[in-house]
Amino acid sequence: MPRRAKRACRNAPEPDPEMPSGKRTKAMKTETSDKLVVEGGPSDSTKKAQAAKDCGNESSRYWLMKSEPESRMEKGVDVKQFGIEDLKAQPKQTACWDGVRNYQARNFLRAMKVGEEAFFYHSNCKEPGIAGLMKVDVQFIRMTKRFIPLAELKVHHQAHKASGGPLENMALFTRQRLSVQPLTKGEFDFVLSLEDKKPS
DNA sequence: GCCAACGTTGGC
DNA sequence: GCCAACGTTGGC
Repeated sequence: MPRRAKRACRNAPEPDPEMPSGKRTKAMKTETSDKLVVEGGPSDSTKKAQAAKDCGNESSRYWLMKSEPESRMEKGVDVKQFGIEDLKAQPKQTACWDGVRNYQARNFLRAMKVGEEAFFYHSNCKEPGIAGLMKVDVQFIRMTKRFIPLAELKVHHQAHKASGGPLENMALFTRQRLSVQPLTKGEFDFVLSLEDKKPS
């Protein structure tokens, strides 16, 4: 089974209800049309509410989205992956985010609102970590001032877990395999504050 | 490449 | 609905 989890596809959705590319890898079960494009459109409502409930708070304004920046060989096939540089290189620096199969991750995708900010996280690579910022649509905003490695985040997470702090419940560690995850403002701000600090 | 964590599937 | 087998994620 060709896996293309968590990554964006080249080519932006942008404004219009572009219907065509229903190119999901494979529908799960009997799920019919799930378009995983994160795009504008105040359309769906109930699912949004559901997803909002999932993240515990009506509006989580910040997100972390994982994608694999390095291509890999999988079963003899070169599986193209998608890193932040690829996003940056897109027309309008915008891409659609497909390949997410986990239902919870998909609910989060649906709960997103255009314009909300998300970290672009590089996973399954030499150095996993946060590489940049984007806004839901999904458009490149900027690279982080420096790459923020998973290892560094983990150190903070451990410390905060022990004695309190913004990263104590960060989903990156508590929900290990979730490829699209919400961040609280506290988490988001703390991670951003690391940009200006020396790598630890 | 290894393998732990954990999500999904399907028999019962 | 339980749970064992299986598949995937993703750090190391």
